[in-house]
Amino acid sequence: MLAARETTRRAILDAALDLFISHGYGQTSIRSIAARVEYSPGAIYGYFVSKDEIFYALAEEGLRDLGARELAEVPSSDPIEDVRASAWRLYEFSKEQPQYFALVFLDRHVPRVSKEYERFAFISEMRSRALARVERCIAEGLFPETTHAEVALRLLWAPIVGIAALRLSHRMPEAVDIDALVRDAIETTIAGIRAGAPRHARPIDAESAGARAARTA
Amino acid sequence: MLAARETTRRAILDAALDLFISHGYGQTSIRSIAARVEYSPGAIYGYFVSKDEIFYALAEEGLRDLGARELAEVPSSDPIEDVRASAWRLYEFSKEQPQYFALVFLDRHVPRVSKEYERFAFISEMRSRALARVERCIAEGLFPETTHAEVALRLLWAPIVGIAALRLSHRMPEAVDIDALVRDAIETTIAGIRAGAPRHARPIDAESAGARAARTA
DNA sequence: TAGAATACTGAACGTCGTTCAGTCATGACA
DNA sequence: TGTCATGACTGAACGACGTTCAGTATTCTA
Repeated sequence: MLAARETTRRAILDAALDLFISHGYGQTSIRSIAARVEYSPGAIYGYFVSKDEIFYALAEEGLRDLGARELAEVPSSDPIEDVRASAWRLYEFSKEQPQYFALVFLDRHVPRVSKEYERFAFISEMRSRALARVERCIAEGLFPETTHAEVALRLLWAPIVGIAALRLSHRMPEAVDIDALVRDAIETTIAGIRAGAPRHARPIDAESAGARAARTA
Repeated sequence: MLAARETTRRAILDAALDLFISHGYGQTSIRSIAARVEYSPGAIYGYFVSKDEIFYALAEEGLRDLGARELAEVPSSDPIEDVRASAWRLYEFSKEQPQYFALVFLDRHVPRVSKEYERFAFISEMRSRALARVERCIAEGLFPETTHAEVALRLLWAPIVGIAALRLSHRMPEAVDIDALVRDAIETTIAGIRAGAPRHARPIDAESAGARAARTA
């Protein structure tokens, strides 16, 4: 019975998510997940090839959810607000899918990233959408016309990645209101861009074809 | 013989750092450290009470270097320039000591530093030194008087940590001029602060006793 | 109703951090 | 020189981990 199999799989995922959230990924064992669904540890491996795979399955669900939200977002009359919301979604992603965020943006090891590459397709989709929002701000004169969209996007994402990194590595004191801090980071960066602060960096597109050829060679 | 003990301790730390850097904290076992210094696993516990303790000892050394630089700097006639230089030092540290930076600020599998906070008392001194530079900008009217120094400092550090994280995890395309990007990040954040953008976050000290009580309840 | 397919158990493997009884070298004191 | 305490180190063991697998139920198919 296919439906029964799906039900069991669902129960394992629900138990795992619950435990990951309450105890953290590292502190959650296959044995504890199995106990939650009243199976033996080995039974789990009939549904998922590894503990990592359980995580990936959960993260993928989260990504699909985030993707749906991104697609649901239509350009508003206020391009700045769109940029703000776009940046905030990146932060929400770091909160709701911390392990996946870390995997995508932080992990130095890159163990199985290439193996899971098709799951990252959404990220570049998200990036070009965000880039378009920044470009619209420039086109409508809300950002200085000297602004490089690529650079501005990196400047917007940098503090979010930084704050998320500190939070994920438990380097942020518990008393800090991280949501508020991220809001401030976004506002401050937008204000800085509007003030025309970025002056040094150049977008990648400006690099010569020769340099690009040399790199791929 | 005290010196011999210190030599062995040093050898353990060197081996551990080497392995932490090349394989990461989580993938480095006490057994592998012991093998590197040609001891049995148990021998390590004659020098360090736990694997965590080895990390703390290394983190302390790495941060002491950063702290020394910050403390060595004398205030100039331009408070903004001091803030800029202070932020830049954090970035330089991430470039020159990437292993420590990653180990201390980014590695998710590393034990919580905040629990051992009293050990790193000199860090808070370094931090308050950086904080003083921001406060001077406020006092001299270069930053809006509504600016929270604590928040402003976090906003300055966030993009640097973010960019460093992306660079260390090889998520930054080679064509990007990272030095220039960091300069832009610092300038943009300073400009944003001067524009009075941060409005949400509150410094930890400013939270009411009531809010604290409600949260712990 | 026989046989195949599936679902699950439970013991085991090799890893981990950590502990500890025991061995061995050293050096002080008689 | 002989005795003995001290400290360093070994190596086996403990309980946890992720994972595997032979075996046993249970369910479906013909």
